[in-house]
Amino acid sequence: MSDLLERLRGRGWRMTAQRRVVAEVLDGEHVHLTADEVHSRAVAKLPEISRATVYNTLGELVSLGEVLEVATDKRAKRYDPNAHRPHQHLVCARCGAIRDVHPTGNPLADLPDSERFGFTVSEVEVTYRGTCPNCAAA
Amino acid sequence: MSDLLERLRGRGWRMTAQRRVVAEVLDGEHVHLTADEVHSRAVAKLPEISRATVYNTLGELVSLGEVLEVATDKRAKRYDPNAHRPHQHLVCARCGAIRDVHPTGNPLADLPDSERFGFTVSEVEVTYRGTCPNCAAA
DNA sequence: TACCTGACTTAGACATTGTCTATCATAGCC
DNA sequence: GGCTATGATAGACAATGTCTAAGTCAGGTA
Ligand SMILES: [Mn+2]
Ligand SMILES: [Mn+2]
Ligand SMILES: [Zn+2]
Ligand SMILES: [Zn+2]
Repeated sequence: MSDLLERLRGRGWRMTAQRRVVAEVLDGEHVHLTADEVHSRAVAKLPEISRATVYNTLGELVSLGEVLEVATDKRAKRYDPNAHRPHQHLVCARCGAIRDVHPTGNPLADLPDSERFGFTVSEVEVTYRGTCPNCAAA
Repeated sequence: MSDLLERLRGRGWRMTAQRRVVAEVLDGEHVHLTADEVHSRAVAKLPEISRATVYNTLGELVSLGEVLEVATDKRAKRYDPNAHRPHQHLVCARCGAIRDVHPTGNPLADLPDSERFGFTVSEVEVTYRGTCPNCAAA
């Protein structure tokens, strides 16, 4: 994620303690936090960071294509730092755990012309739902 | 949708003017309204119906499996009366128009075991995004 | 038909998530 | 070190959703 900060600095981003902290919080694999979760974790590292700044920073990262918004649950948006490798999501219906997954095949090919209603289709999002090993054991 | 009301009466549902109106509003194909949209249209038919009742009724219909919740946009949930024929959604990124679509093949088969992380996967949601003919023309 | 009762509806308070504005602080340039 | 535009902040506001206490009525009963 430090390369992210470099890229952004190259694009004229001012480097602030707040932005660094948000980037740190988003670092890792299978990370899909809500804005409030990002804020809580950011506060642990930089107590005075405000909600507005977290929202602003997340919005900028999304605009810049460095973070994805995903809507796997039907409540808050989640923010996904894995923006450079296309992937889909596998969600535990019980506990909400989310994993990045890479299905084979091209789901676009599964939508015949007769089902396109004249749309130009450019993108597909797939969400797999099920039960994670932890929840299955309990 | 009148068969719906019959089914529900059979399950012990009390038939009220409010529930009838919500069911009427949800009647049709490619219907994917937000709770507020359902409320507005319901008010046109029954001015005194409350927001709480619309939310309650939609929630009950979802619990009973008669209506689906879909999260095609990242804001309000949408309510889909097409609960008995499995289908996916095609969304116009510009105007938000939503069509029911029926892809060929089984998307579950595209998720290899190595990408399942020990989950028991039971369900797949697919959202196709693109531009509708109207928006493409404009 | 008239009544009774528990299920239903209502208004509005409250909660959660997200946006906006006015003001204050500071990163990065000179 | 000082300037200035960009960024951060608190808190008001907006949109969506949940809950509660009180009143209403659908449908069974006599
Ligand atoms: Mn992801
Ligand atoms: Mn649908
Ligand atoms: Zn789980
Ligand atoms: Zn359109």
